[in-house]
Amino acid sequence: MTQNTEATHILVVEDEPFIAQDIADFLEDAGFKVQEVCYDAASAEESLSVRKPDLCILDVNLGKGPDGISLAQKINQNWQIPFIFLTSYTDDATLERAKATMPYGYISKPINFDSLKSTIKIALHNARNQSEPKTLTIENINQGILSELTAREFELLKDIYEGKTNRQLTALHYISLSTVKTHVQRIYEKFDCHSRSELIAQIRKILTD
Amino acid sequence: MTQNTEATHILVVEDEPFIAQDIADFLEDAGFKVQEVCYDAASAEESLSVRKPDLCILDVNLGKGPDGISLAQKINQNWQIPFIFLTSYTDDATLERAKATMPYGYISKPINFDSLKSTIKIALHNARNQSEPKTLTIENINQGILSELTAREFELLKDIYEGKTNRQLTALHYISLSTVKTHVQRIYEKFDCHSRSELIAQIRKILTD
DNA sequence: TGGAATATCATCCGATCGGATGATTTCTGG
DNA sequence: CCAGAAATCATCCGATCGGATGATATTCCA
Repeated sequence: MTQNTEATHILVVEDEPFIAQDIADFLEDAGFKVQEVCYDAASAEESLSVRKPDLCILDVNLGKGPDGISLAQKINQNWQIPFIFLTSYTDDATLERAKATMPYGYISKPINFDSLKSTIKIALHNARNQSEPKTLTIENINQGILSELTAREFELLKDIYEGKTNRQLTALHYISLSTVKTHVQRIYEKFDCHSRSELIAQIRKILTD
Repeated sequence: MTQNTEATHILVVEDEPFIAQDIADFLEDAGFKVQEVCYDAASAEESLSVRKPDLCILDVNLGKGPDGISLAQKINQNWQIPFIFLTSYTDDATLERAKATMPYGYISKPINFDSLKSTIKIALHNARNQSEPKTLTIENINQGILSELTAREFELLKDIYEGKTNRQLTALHYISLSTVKTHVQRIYEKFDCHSRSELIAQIRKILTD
C-alpha cells in the first residue's frame, strides 16, 4: 500500500546540507524517491523545469538568493506541484507571505519526521483529489476533443462559452456573419456536437474533468 | 494582523487531559479563543451542533468510543469545518483512513507548537480561500436571480444546463413542445436573458460566484 | 516555390428558437 | 370553498441557428 507501481518523486530544497541529508535519508527510508536535493532556489528551478517531481519540500529560509516562498510562487505559476514548507523560526510576517502561496503543509524545525511523513502523504492525497477546475486555454480544450482547434476558432469558442450569439461575435471579432458561421461549424465538427448549449456543456465537462 | 475583529474559535478534542490543557494554554497564548476542550467524540459532537467553531483540533486516538477520524467524517458531512489531526503514533492503516477525510493538517506528537500554530493559520487561510463551487440546487440559483424559479422550471433548467434542446426536454419530461417553450420563456424572463447559451453562462456565473 | 492549413466571405434551406397571446387544468393556502 | 399560483397545451411569426457547398486570400512550412 505504501509502495505504488511508480515511486513518488520528491524534490528537497534546503540550504543546510546536514539537514538536507537527514531529510533525504528519511524520505528514502519511508519509501519515497528523492529526485534531487537542492541548496538554493536557482538550482531547484532548474530541477523543476527538467523533470516535474510529485511534491516539493521547501525550506522557507534559503540563505542568500530567493527564499522558499518566492520559489513556491513560481511553482504555483509554472508547475502547480504540491509543496510543504519547512522553517526554523516562524515570525508572523513570513507566515503571512507563506499562507498566500497555499502550501499543502507546514513543518517547523526541529523536524518531527512522523509529522513530515504524514503531511507528505496527506499533501499528495489532497493534490490528487483536488482536480482543480482547469482554466479555459486552448491546450486544455484540445486535449479533450477529437481534432484540434485552431487559434482563431478558440478565440470564438471563448465568447460562445460566455453566451454570445453569432451576431455578437461578428462585432467582437470584426468578421462577417458568414465567417462566424463557418468557424462555428468547424468547432461543432471537432466537438462532435450540434448546438451551442451542447458545446458549452462539453467545454464545462472538459474543464471540470 | 494576528488579531482579527473576531477571535478565531477552536475546538480541541483530546482525551489526555494534560495534553489537552497544554494545547489549550498554547492556543490562548497564540491569540486564539478555545471554544471548548472535549475528551471524547460524543461531547465534541454536542459542542459542534451547539456552536460552530472556526477550526477543530482532533486527536486521532480518543480512548474508548468513536475515534477522531470518524468524528472528522461527521464534521465533513454535517458542518464542513476545517480540522487538524493530532496523533501519537502513525501506522499506515490509520493514516490511510485519515487521508480520506481530507484534513487541513496533520501534527504528530510530541507536538511542535510552532508547527501547530502555522498549520492552524494556514488551515484557516485555505478554508477561507476555498470558495467551493456551489452545486446546482434551486436554492443556489434562486438566490442569484430576480424572481424565483418554480420546482418544475428548475427541473428543466438542469437539463438545459446540460445542453439539451427543447425537443429533448419533451422526451425527458413527458410534456409537449408547447409546454417546454412556455417554461423556457418563463425561465428567460426570470434570468433576464434571451438565449440558451446566455442562460447557461449566467448559471455558471452564479455557481462559481 | 508550391501545396496544405487557415481564415475569410457568400448563398441557400430547413430546423429550431425566442417571443407574444390565450386557454384549460390541477394544486394549494387562507 | 375560492383565488391565485403553477403546469399544461396550442397557434402564429420572425429571428437565429445548423448544415451543406463553394469560393478566395493569406500564411507557413517543407
